[in-house]
Amino acid sequence: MKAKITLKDIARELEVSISTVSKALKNSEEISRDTKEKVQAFAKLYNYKPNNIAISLKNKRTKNIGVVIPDIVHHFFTTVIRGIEKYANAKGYNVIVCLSEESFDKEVINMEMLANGSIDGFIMSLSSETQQKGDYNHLKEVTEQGIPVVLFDRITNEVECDKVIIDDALGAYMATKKFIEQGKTKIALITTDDYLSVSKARTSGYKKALEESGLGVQQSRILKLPSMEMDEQRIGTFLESQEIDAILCVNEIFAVYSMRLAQSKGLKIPEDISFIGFTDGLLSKYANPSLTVVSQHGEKMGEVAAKMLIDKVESEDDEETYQTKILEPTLVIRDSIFH
Amino acid sequence: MKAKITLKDIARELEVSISTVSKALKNSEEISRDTKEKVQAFAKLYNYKPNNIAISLKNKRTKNIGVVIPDIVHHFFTTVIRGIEKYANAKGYNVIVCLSEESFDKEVINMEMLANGSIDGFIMSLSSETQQKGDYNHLKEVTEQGIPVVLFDRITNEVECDKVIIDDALGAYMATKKFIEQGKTKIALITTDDYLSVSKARTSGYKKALEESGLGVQQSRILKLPSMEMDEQRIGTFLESQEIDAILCVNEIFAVYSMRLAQSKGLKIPEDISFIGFTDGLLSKYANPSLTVVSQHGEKMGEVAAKMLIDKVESEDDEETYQTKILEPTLVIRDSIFH
DNA sequence: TATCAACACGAAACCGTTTTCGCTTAATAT
DNA sequence: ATATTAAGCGAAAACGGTTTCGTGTTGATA
Repeated sequence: MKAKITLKDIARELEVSISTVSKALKNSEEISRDTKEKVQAFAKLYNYKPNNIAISLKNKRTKNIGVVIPDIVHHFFTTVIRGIEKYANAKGYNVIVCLSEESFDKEVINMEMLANGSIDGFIMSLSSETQQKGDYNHLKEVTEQGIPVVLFDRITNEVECDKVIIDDALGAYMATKKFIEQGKTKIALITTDDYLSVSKARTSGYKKALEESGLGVQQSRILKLPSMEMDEQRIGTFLESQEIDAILCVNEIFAVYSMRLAQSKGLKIPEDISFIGFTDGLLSKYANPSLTVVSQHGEKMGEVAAKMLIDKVESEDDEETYQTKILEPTLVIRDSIFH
Repeated sequence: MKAKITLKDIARELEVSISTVSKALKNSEEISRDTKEKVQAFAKLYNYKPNNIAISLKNKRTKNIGVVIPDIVHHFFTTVIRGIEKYANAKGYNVIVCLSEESFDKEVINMEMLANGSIDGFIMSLSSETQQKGDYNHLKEVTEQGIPVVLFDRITNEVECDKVIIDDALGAYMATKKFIEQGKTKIALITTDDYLSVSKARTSGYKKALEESGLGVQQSRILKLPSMEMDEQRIGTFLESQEIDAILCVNEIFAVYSMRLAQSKGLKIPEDISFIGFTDGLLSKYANPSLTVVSQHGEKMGEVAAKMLIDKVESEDDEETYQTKILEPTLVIRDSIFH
């Protein structure tokens, strides 16, 4: 086992000072050609690499960014991470991933762990518990310490920081309009409880499209499901009790699950009933029929978030100006609607 | 913006030495009750938290573990990460995730970045390019430096380190046996190219089951697909050219995609043709019919890998004994076969 | 021959901790 | 009264780098 070599080792071996070695490796003008060559050759031979920790301590910069998300077994978050990784890596940053598992406490603990020097900034999406509680003190503390934060997707207005979202309302609006264009009039919405910022936005876009088209909103056509667990009973009765010819779902799973239920009741898709979901994941692509979705461009979102964060981290002046980038969603047309 | 407070700040303010503050905060016997109380009160008031980087430098321990995987937009890897995160977090470790994107070079670069002090050990699954090349020098260098490595799922025998895999051969064997039990005799396999260690193992399990049952292996019933991209043409002709009554697929996507193709050709599942895939992801659960799969227990695998790594990191003696843990796969029975 | 740059390098401070060791001071034992 | 001990604290080294500021040597110039 050959341990890592340090500047001190090189200095001792070559009988020069540590400072000389450090400068020689940086190709400083101060050091003679001779010495530089000797040092560099030696360093290369023994595969010297500076210790990241020591440099971090000196520079007060870790080149790590902390990503805190509610769940990783989730296509959207996973694509966002990929986008972040891609941009961050290109800029020489590493990504520390922490999972809040939708828990407020875990979110707080994770942030505290990372905020003590481990990272240069945060990219995060709020846990549902946090959004429900409306307690953002952990975020405020971090920003007050001068640690930049970029919030994405599940955000809040109560924290002053950069933000990236897609226009969820627009996405739902586009989808609903699409149904209407295709002659659907009894359009339902399957969503989650309102405390999730995205669900709220999507519901509003859905309503706006209906009202604009003179169809009007019927509360009975809006089904709120508590969690990610499917409730065959409730969806089943929902499908039967209402005369519905199209359903917008706030996620893939709701959509695919409802499609199967509809099919099992003898309904044909998209003739009898059309479906559009959110999140362009594997499920939509390989569903039968394949599912039309509002794509959230997770990877793009990740890249944008990473860029915003790194720009802030690397900017000299700490002007306190924050921006919110709103990405446009796209409709990915597949077989669950006419085309 | 209130910056983080340091030991030095506390020492200056309280007119004691840095050492005294440090000891007082650790409740050292050396320090008087009085001083300890004063220091601790002050520290709490100003929310003092030790700087992780400084501690890392001192202890030569970062409490970070590096996870290098080929892809994150992939259910299996994602569950493994969750398992790692869970265990690591409970032990006070953070997880740095790096994506090789199936590229050898990226894998190397990522490891080099992290190996210079950023992490205490690696958990990784090899990129396909690495397995194809058979070049494991980057792994060997890291282990020679005394950095512990745990390989999972996509492993190699050429590196001496801890490993965790599921018994892929057994999984395929169990699945194939299941087909046979149910009276299927013309059992096909859809797999990827052989260089992936897991594909090889699965193929061997499939063959073993056939031979054991006296059915014999027919090469024409083994379809090798190059990448993750579906090839409708090839799968289509494969389905038609062979008389097949069951297909084992080495992943979910192959299985779900083939099921749809089979259905579109008028075949009924599972009566005419049965399917079993690998990976118990969303796709299998929500497919129509739902897909029977060999579950790889990704989360468990992650936990086991994290435990192995952290045990090694924290063990005093560096005995060079390595173990390979083999997890048992489980058949998750769903509607794509009889039951 | 005295002066002065330029050159090449080293000493030391610093980043924020931990930890060993030594120094005072006062209390106890002899 | 003197020696011994313990309590309470501080100085300093160490982790591995970077960087500022000297400093000694050299050769050229006045």
